[in-house]
Amino acid sequence: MKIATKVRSTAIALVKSTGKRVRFSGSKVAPFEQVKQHLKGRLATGDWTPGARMPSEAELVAQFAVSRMTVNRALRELQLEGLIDRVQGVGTFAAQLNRVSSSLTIRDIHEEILARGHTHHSTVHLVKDEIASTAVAQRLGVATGTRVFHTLIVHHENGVPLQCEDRYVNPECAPDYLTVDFTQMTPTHYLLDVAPLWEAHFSVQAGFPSAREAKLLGLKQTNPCLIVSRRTTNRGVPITQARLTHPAGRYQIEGAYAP
Amino acid sequence: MKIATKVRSTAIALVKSTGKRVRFSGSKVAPFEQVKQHLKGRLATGDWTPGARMPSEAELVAQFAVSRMTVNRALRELQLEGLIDRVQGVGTFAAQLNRVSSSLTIRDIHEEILARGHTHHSTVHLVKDEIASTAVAQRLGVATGTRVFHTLIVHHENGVPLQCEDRYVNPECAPDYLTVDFTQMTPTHYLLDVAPLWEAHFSVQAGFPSAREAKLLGLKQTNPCLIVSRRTTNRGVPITQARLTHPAGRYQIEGAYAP
DNA sequence: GAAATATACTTGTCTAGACAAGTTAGCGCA
DNA sequence: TGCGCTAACTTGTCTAGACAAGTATATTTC
Repeated sequence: MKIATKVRSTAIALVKSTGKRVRFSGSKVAPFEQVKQHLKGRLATGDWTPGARMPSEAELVAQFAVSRMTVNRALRELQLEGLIDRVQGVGTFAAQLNRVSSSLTIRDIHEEILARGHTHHSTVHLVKDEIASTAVAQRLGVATGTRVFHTLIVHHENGVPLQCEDRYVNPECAPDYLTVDFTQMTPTHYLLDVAPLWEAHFSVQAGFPSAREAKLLGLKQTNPCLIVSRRTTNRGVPITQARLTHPAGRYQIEGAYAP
Repeated sequence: MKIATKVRSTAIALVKSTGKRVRFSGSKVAPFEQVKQHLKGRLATGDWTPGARMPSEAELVAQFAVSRMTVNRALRELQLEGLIDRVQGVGTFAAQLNRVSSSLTIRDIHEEILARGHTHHSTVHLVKDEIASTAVAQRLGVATGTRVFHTLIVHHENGVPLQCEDRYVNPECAPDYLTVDFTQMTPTHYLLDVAPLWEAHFSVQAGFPSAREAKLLGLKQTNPCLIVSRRTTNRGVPITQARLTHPAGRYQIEGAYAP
């Protein structure tokens, strides 16, 4: 598409067949986005208190001189973002916003360290298969006595131990897991390559490290740690279970919420 | 709308003017949802490895015999969910899924305890206004020496102390904050009522409680805690800053990820 | 051969109208 | 009074077609 064509289409932009609205090249934002931003702004200033009735689609169509589909998309997306509640047959209402819902992204530790502009390296302390204990089998969702893979890896940021990764893997999902060189590729990265992740559960808690974890992280056992447990599955089939132990003070999880 | 009308509309549902597709009452799911589920299923089974090219909108239109807008909505929502990548002029591709992005909801402690079917009560240990120290002023984003509100409240689940809430509030956002009966309403709940929340930042870390916190929670100071710091603002104006201290073992943050 | 052009394909968005289906208020009738 | 019906309004969804704009490839031109 040439420049000449571009100029024509945006400068003239008068369509004969339909009486279509002119769209200047200066106004870059799409109409549905304009409606969204307008409503967001009024919500932020408190124009509608939580639960208050907001304009109907028909009213917004008249106000913005756009089609109903455009208004509908704006409202649908605001609903997805949790800013408004919509009830068929009743109307649109400002959401209660009574839960501070924050989106937390737990990234691969390798990525996270690199994103901070620091260097990452791992030391591998255990790579073997073993018979799952009752506790492990239960957390992995397999029968007791099943053969599972087990790795124990410490991740360092700029040479300082940051995370002790104690991981069990279902061999059926990653048969070649034990042959991977984990000094070159994190288990998370490898597993995402070979097994499509589908569901993940995690919990974050404070606690003491085990004797082994304390030794690997260079801590006393009385030093508190931030412990993340994560279990991932694919359509109900467990893939892996990991316990990630981080020394308090060296690591914290951060997040933000902005609608 | 009556039952008779309902039967007519779903059973006959043949529109003369347009050759519109018949929609039986049995197939309840909307077409765009069917397309979504079909693609989700194939993504979950690994039909498309990360980065692989997926069918174009035109191909899906032909395959499902729906309009392009319907296919477009399905694909757009999958993109919002992070399952696919779309590039204008190029095509649609299976997403890398290389970050385990989990959504974490930090709820009002009162709601959270009630949701577990337990009882909640608070003890108020401090409600006053004071001159902000440098540290507090910085975290609240106001000038040092500004007058701020300060509350210290312990929340109990079934009589057991669960959270120590040390909170500073910008008086301009909630002038009547100090008059609230916090045994009846949590600060979070009150603040969400009087000041529209717009942005929130938080961090989660492990650490030791302060001497006062330890005393209020019935702990020794050597007992680790899960500490959540949260700062909320509205269009850059700080509303409140809170430090929420939870005894390790009594409290953990949980979350799940399911596309 | 290299640069400019044309074409074909892709996604992004909007429109006007239609039908579906849920809610609510008012009206008429027994 | 109380019940049932209707009308009006709401959101939910789909369609067919159009234009816009980004990308890649083939083709032409110099």
